[in-house]
Amino acid sequence: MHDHIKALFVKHKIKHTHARLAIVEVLKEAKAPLNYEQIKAKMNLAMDKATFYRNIAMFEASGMIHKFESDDRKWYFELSSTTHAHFICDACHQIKCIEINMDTIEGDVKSIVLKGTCKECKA
Amino acid sequence: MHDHIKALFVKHKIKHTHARLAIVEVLKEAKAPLNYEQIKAKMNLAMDKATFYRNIAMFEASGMIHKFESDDRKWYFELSSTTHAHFICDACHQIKCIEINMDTIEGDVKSIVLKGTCKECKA
DNA sequence: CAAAACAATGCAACTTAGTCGCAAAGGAAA
DNA sequence: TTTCCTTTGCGACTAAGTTGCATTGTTTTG
Repeated sequence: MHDHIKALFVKHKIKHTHARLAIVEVLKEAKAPLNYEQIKAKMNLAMDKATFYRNIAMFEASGMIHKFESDDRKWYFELSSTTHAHFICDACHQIKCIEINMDTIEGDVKSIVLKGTCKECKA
Repeated sequence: MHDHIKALFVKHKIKHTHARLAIVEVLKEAKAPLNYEQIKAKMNLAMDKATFYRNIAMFEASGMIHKFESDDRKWYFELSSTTHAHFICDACHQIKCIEINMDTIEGDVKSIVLKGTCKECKA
């Protein structure tokens, strides 16, 4: 069950603690980027927010996760392995995963965030 | 000189005050999205930050400008008329304007932000 | 095993971009 | 001028995220 997660820790040279496992378990199951509140609600273990953010910072420094800010002044996190473009709808506030053609983009892209009104809300 | 700016105010049904003119003048000349600090430094008129943000909120509600958050927990603003995709480099922290093929994207896109390492920093 | 050395955690205090309430100032209408 | 509405400045406030520090947990070493 945790094999994939343990492999992630090994790959990024991060020691696995209960707190770190709990965070990554949630991120692994997530269908879209999540913020602190959302992750906290889904974790099977309570931890201080300082612990959470310190571990998140470590994950990010190692390249294991990516983060971005939505328009609500909150950080959203996701595993790097599932990185793709996101569409944040200013009407329904949902974060949706989308496909984008990035063939023409120069540089090393780590995250893409589009904002606007989604198909459903626009209709 | 201010004809274009005045037209913008008329178009979006916003009364023009000294404060509003000063903000939009800076945005009109900007080559990339700017945050409060940057706009404040370029304005020819001092104003309270509450005034600034209230006017910005009004501009945004009218569709005159767009805003997004970078990774520095600050809002960046630009005129809607000059909206295009931006690349925020995690190494040099510059915001660069880029072209993107959005033909396949459904919905009404208002802003696109890519993050990663730019061509120059990657090299 | 014991003890030193280091890493992870919890708690509370702190930081700071942005927001809000309210009173004063400005400006249009009558 | 008086009334009414809008805009502004000031200061207090908010809240996500950060930091310092003491405590606990976990390796390393003698």
